[in-house]
Amino acid sequence: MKKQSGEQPLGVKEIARRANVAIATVDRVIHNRPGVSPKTKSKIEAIIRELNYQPNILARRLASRHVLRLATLLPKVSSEETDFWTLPVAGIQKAEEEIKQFGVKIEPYYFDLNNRKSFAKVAKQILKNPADGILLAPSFIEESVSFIRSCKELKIPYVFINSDIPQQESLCYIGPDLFRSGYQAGQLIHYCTPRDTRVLVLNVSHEIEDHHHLLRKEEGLRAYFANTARPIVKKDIQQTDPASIEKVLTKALQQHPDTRAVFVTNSRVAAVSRFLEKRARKNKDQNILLIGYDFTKENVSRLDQGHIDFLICQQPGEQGYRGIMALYQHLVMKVPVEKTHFMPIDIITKENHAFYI
Amino acid sequence: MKKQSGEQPLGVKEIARRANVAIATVDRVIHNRPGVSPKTKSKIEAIIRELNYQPNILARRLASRHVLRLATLLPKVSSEETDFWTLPVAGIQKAEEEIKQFGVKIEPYYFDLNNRKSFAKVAKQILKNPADGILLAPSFIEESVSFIRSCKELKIPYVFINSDIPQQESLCYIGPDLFRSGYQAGQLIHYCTPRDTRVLVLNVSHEIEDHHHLLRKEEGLRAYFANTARPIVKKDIQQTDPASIEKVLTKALQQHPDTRAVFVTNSRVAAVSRFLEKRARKNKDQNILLIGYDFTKENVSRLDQGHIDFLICQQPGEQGYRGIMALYQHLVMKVPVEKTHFMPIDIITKENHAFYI
DNA sequence: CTATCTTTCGGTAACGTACCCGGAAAAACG
DNA sequence: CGTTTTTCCGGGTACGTTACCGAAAGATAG
Repeated sequence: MKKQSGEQPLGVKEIARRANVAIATVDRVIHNRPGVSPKTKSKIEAIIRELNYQPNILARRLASRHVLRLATLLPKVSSEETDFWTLPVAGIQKAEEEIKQFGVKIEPYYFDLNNRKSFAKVAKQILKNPADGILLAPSFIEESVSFIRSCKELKIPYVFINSDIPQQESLCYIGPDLFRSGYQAGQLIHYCTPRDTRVLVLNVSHEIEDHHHLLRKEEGLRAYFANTARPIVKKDIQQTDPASIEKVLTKALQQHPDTRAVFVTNSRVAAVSRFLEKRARKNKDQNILLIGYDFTKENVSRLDQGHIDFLICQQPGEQGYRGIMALYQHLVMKVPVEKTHFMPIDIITKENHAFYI
Repeated sequence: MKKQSGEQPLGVKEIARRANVAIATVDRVIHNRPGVSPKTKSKIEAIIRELNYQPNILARRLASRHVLRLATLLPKVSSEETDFWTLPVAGIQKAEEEIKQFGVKIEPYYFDLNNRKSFAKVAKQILKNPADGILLAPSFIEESVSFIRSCKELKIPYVFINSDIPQQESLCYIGPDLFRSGYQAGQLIHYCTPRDTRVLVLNVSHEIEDHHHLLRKEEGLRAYFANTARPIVKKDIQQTDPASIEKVLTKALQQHPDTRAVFVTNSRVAAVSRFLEKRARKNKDQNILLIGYDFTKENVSRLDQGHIDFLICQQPGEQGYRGIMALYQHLVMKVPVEKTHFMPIDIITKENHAFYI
């Protein structure tokens, strides 16, 4: 079908005609470039507003000699620790695939989650040849704040992914609402275990990582049970090896034999499930509900085998995808983007994980 | 940053140069238009393959004088019955928003879910001025098959959304795996109610609608409990008014006082929740788990008030979005699309519904 | 008043593709 | 062999924007 001439996407040409100037002049005011007298500038601006001019993105990208560079600053995917970040990276690649035709290029940078310094080092590297936009996981708060200060000076927009640092004028935040996800865990425990049994909260993580995030989840869980008499106990496990987990857990369960639910506040739930499986073999009567976080390969495998009951996930792939798209929307399409994208709190079970991403 | 000359997106110009022909000739080959001798045609085709030529979509759409028309054939959103289809429609609009700059236009058609004939009528209307692609919900199997027969003759690609008719050479199917969603409901019931209590399956629907779909969900539920001794009973309610529901349910619960879970196989769960709420007020001891389908406004409201325990949802908005995008990918980008897009089986609760969609 | 610099603007060649138009060569016809 | 038809192909313009180059007008200095 031929293009309807009924509707009229008026372009620069029409603006130029109406303003009695050349196309080049219209272009100058559109891009806020110098070389236009205030008089003609305001005249052209008026006409642009009047026509509600929408630039043709296709023609713009086609004619533009620039390619937009977006940098990503994320944790390295370490197979031995957790492969959580593979999915966001995949989402980012999907986004790149979609928009690379429009002159967008992504430059990935990775830091080591076990090494604060590596973050600062890689961040400095990015600033050496600054990109037009940045997507970062602000795992280390102090270092991140220092980095984005530089970004602000250079007027480079940045978006936070997976964890937020509020009040930092980021373009937007894309990730979970940690508190509410803990609250959701509370509901599952409430539905699946007897009212008077104990809940064990487990923080399995090195000191270096953000305890703050884990605490928010715990707070959410406790909030759910705030008006009940449910006994809750919390244990920290600083070493992530099986032996340390076994030691702490054995003691905790001995101390609190009424425990019927374990809530692991991060993706290390697979390791916990190994211990509980072993214990259940010896100790047939006990059936403990196990809930944890994140759609890692190992967790899903343990879920599938029935050793984890629920995983709470927050669409990690989508987070990466949306992060890039938010920068794209802002830089290319120049449309305002929502400040906060809370991801859905997905409940993953043995029965539905096959359909998840 | 300037465009790198390092990488080379070779275009028609380069192909023409290498083949020693004019650009127009290359264009003819690319679009399989007549007027090229077999010799030169194969020569050009060889070069295209060799260079792995990827046309520049931007330039293509910019130069093209055609606008792609996509028709959607969906149930009318009826506020009094169920507003399920508002979300897919919203997803379709979002997709249109994204790709309308690329010369894609969507023409929506709606039929009445309570009237088979209206489907056929609207379908005929579409065929009067056929679009380039069609997205349809094949709610009435016979009528749909007849419609897509015409589409096949006209070589118009079509995609099914929300429910499938297998073996019909559709471009793809986008929607739920009904069986597995019922299976998932089984798991929730298993976790949340005592082992030996009864499960009541409820089909609340007019005769005219697809009972087949509801049956698949029931099969899934029964499959979950296949190797257990769990008592399951099924009731059909043909009239959707509160009185009919009350009548059937009162009788069923009297007959089976051991019922502790009710599984409603579609979005009419809100109506069921009203009855159960009333009953619980009189009859304080009984606490019955209620699980149903779909993220309708009413269901969410009942969920939020605590009268529904779980809703199983399948990202209705995403379904519409993906359906349009699949047609776009196929018609504009000419890339192959996956035959089956099973949507995730999302478990929605009072605690997480606020983050959904 | 002329020379030089600055500000302001217009003309126009790209970007990669689609497609119209007209012309040359080849084939068919008489 | 001349004429018509068909087949095959190249030239060139258009799509809406970007951005370079240089011209005209105005400002400043000598």
